[in-house]
Amino acid sequence: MAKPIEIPSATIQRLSLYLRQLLLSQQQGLRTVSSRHLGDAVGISDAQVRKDLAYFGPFGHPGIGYPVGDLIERIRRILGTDRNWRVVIIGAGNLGRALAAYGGFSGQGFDIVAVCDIDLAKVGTPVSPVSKLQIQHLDELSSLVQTLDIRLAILTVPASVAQIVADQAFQAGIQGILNFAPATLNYSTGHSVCSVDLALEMQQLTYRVLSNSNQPNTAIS
Amino acid sequence: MAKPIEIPSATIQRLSLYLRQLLLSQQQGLRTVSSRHLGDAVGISDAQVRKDLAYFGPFGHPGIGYPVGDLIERIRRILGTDRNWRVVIIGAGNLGRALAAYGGFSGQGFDIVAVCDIDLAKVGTPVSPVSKLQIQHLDELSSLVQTLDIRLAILTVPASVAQIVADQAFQAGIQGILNFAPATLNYSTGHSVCSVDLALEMQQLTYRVLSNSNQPNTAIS
DNA sequence: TCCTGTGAATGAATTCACAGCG
DNA sequence: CGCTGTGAATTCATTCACAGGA
Repeated sequence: MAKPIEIPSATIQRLSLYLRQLLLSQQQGLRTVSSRHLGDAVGISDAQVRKDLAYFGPFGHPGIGYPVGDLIERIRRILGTDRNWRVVIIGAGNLGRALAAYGGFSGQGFDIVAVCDIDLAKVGTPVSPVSKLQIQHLDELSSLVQTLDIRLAILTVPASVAQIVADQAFQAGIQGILNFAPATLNYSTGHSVCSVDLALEMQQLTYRVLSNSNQPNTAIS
Repeated sequence: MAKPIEIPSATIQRLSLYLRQLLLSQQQGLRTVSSRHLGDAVGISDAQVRKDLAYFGPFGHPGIGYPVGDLIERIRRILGTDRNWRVVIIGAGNLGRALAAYGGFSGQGFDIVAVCDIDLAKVGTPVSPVSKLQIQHLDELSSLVQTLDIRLAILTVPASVAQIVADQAFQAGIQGILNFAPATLNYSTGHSVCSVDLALEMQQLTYRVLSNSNQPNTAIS
């Protein structure tokens, strides 16, 4: 067995940022980048970049920097996007259908292979004019997961039913959920959840805007 | 001047979670909640909840808990959502139009009052069947911001033009941007940016799924 | 007893500073 | 000289543990 080195979760978050920037650098024809260059591009100190990348073992060359291609490959392997993941979108509302049509997923290792909803009026209709997918009923989730070998779900259902549907999804064999419902999901170990709450992000934004303006929103007088 | 107590940024992020849960508790008719109750509901330790809320000054009552209504009001004031914010969506693609129709913003203090795009073929068409808004040209952003008193923008444009459009937006008087483009934005002090990168969230999810499975993606052998 | 508020202790993450290699 | 890798120092965040009020 290998050494039980744990990569800090904060590092993992930044790896995605590095990857995004590295792909850009690669596209520009760069074969090597320095920690300073990479850090500046994503708004992180050079020391931090070096610490993060050092978890991979000695990868960089003093005086030269890090090899772009190798680094991309290595980060992808860590994050798990060196392989392809099939994804089902659960909830065919505006957001769900928009995400189904979103181009940013394919090419990043994610294939949206199904969209389902509980609304019978939607079942059988095309997800979007451009998409080849048809909306399927939630009852078929289990068989979809099996036959299409789906491991991830994107949850875009109302908050009031998010927990129930998440339970169903895990029951059907889904291993990880990206949750857009504004609700805290409970789940057992062995399953994973990441959440994105749009209203919550907006609140963080207004806080920062206020902090920036002359009247900071202080805590206590 | 008041004491220069700084609320930690980690606490600010959790305030939004607390707020979401408190609104739920209020809806259930609860007039008071304990730190334990609140913490369990959002997956955070009770000690953490107390530390966070203590920044507001002594708010809770020993033996009883925290008053739900007062706490909601107080958190809203801190986050800045005790008032209403007018928002423009820039980029009328699938995601932009979906967010324009998303119901989760109104009622949380955010009013989407305009949508614009650079594509002339879209200008003048309705944002969505249900929406009363029409897509307007990006050139009108400046006057829109002025006449409608808009302070926030949601950016849903391709990554390749995100920086340019963000600069334009700030130039037009926007104070904060919620950025959905997969790009790191540069901006001057006095402006604010929050970013949501969907592919990045999916990568975090796959990492966790792999960590949960039997073959953890270790760093170094 | 149930619960808050908070110093003290612990743990995690970031920055510093520099040795050493190409 | 430019740049990496890394211990040491520092800052930040979380948890512990308990005094004291209702």
